[in-house]
Amino acid sequence: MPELPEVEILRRHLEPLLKGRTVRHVTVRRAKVLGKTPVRDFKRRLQGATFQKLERRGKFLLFKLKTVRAGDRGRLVGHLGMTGRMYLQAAGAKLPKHAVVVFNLGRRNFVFEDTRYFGRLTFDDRSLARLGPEPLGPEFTTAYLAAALKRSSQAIKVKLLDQSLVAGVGNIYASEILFRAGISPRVAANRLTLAQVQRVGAATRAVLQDAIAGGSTIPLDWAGEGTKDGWFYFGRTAETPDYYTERLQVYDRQGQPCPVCGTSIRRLVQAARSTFYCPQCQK
DNA sequence: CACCATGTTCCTTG
DNA sequence: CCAAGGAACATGGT
Repeated sequence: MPELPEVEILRRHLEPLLKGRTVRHVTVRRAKVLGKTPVRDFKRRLQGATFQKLERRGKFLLFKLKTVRAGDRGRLVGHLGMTGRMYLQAAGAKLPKHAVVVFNLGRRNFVFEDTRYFGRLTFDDRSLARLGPEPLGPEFTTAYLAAALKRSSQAIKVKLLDQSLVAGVGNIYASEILFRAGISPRVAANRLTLAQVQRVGAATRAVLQDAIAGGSTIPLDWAGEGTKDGWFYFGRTAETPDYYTERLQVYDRQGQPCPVCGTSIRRLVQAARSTFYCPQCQK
């Protein structure tokens, strides 16, 4: 599921559902996702805690909790990894095969499901310290980006995936951003002109903002049957309008015509990840 | 069986 | 110390 737009959409969806709800009981089915937090500590801090705000930093969700013990400022950090999902379902409903952590909130359960177990739900917040600026925040300026890119000879596509450069861009939107900017994914970061850096910054904001706007129109109900992991990016269901499936211009469209010039979209591998681009539009 | 997949962290090499 | 590249993590789809 998850790059910045998907996490932001999930945050907006979950916050009103969780706010004011108190955790009655915690079930941990895969201790791995707690990271360094021991299961016993995790449960002790969460039992009786009440959800307050839900924030986002890059691809991380930050659950602000009012905990039972005074002075224990609860900040639970969530990350969806590659296949994580979070949703509420009736307390009596059957849990999915890969339910990893379940919070009972009374009549409903808040479920963290993660097929590949790459996700995290933990009180260990050290990952956050390594993040660069929010791409939709005031610190993500052309001046910042130019200075940061100057220090790297890595290909710009690979650099966009570096969470310490900018927090929240993943493999799908990195290709989309460079297509929008009209820049080849192979160009070394430190060889971009200032005008190109400016375009990368503007395209980053535009692509992410558009994705959030598009996804926010869709009702989320992952507890229901018939929804798939690819829902956000590619999915077509009875409820999703056609335009939504057209949102991605180049990702996973190898061999298809470029939506701008008709040239065949190409795939290449960089840092062991697929990149998609139009060889005509992106020089 | 082979290859691919929305992510992060750790280890090695230079 | 840093940058860069690759493997590991784990499961499922095609």
